[in-house]
Amino acid sequence: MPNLQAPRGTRDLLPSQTPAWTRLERLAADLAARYGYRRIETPLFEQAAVFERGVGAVTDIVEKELFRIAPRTEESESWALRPEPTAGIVRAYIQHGMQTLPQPVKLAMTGPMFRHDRPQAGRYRQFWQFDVEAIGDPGPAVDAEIIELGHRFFADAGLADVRIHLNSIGDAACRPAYIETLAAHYRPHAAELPAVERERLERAPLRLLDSKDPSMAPLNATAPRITDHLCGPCREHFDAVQAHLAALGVEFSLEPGLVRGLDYYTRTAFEYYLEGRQGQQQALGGGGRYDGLVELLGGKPTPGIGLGLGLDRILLALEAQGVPPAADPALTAVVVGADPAATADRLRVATILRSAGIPARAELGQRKLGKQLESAAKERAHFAVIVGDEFADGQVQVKDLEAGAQKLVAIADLARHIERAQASHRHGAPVER
RNA sequence: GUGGCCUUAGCUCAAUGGUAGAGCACUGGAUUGUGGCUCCAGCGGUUACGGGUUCGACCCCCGUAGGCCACCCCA
Repeated sequence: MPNLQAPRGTRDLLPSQTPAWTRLERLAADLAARYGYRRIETPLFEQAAVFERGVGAVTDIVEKELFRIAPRTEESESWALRPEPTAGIVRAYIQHGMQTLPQPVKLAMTGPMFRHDRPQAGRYRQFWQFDVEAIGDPGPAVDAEIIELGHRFFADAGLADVRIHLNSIGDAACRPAYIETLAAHYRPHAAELPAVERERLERAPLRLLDSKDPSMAPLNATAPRITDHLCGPCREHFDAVQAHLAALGVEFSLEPGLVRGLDYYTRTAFEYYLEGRQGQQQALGGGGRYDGLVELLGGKPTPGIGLGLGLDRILLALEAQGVPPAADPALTAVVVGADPAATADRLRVATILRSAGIPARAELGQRKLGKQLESAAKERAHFAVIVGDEFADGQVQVKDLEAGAQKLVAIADLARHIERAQASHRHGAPVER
């Protein structure tokens, strides 16, 4: 183990892995564009207050997992690395007066997030998220549309066994009363509860519902359900979201235990859950409505809903399901030479190819021709351009490394020749994807 | 943050407490103008790091770091 290594919970994405990432990022960008979400980028760090107020000061994310940046001077602001995208995007919405744009404002972003969690497979301290936000539309239809967008992403990526969990967690009008009802259900049994659960009863009663402790099952089974305690408007909204999803043909299951960890969520909460796999994190993404967040961060009361998908976990799931990764794009041409010393000639030929838009590498070393061709073949390059004696007459040998055929070509025709040969290749055998 | 399992070459793995090895990969040669195969050779290790026990430690003990599993939480 070297002395210097990537920080705990972070990792390098190596060239052998990046094609799969590029594929997912393109999928995300295409999808966002197709649904009318426009790209936004916000800083990787913000004033800590953005997250303390936006995510919630008493959430695990802020209390335990926030990467704080030590101030350099006494008058410095307190900064923190973003643990999630929504708070920063909403801050940008307010800062740039986006309420004067036609509503809703639909924004999309893909990038790294940071949480000081204990690492595990699929759980990293720096992880990537694809995120979309629709700010300024209170209606249930946009909820359904965004849930369907996430669903579509998994379909496009080729991932199977993803289920949608859906719930409503009410709003300021009905949730406080429900939480009190819920707490009252558990409180008589507080003494017998495991320590962890007793703690939850005090701090976050909603969390009791999704306890994994088997001893909690009987109490949980009889616990009041939030969906039976929604106020009229929330009930109506929730029913409409379900009706819209059904109309879109998107299947989902109602999960009364689904509560999102962030304070700002209201009403619709949803999650994409990987069925039937163990040994990695199964929540691939989720989101929900945050009708109070804009106001909380200093804007006018404005509704909003968002979705975040965890690209790291999705990639792990794709690998586990044996979905073939995107092919590493092969180099088109390698310029080799019979005279190991004639580096300048090889460079010139490579430059001609690159000017014509053909990806090319020149052999810059002094190895003999056989070794040069060997490494070109191992790279799976399509063509070898051999610079030899004919170069003096303005000609080179072009060797098709797949077919083995070789042809003398005038340098003036070189790019055209390779383009034509490659086009006929693509007709013959479809490129793997 | 709590508990458990793990860590030997770039990768996958060997090695009774007694001289650290193989396969793959990489580099060169067989082949001075023709490739992926084959054969040969080379490169590559403070056995994660730091202590301890022992005549002697990859092996036993302690600590640290990192990975993984469960919890917690969540993407």
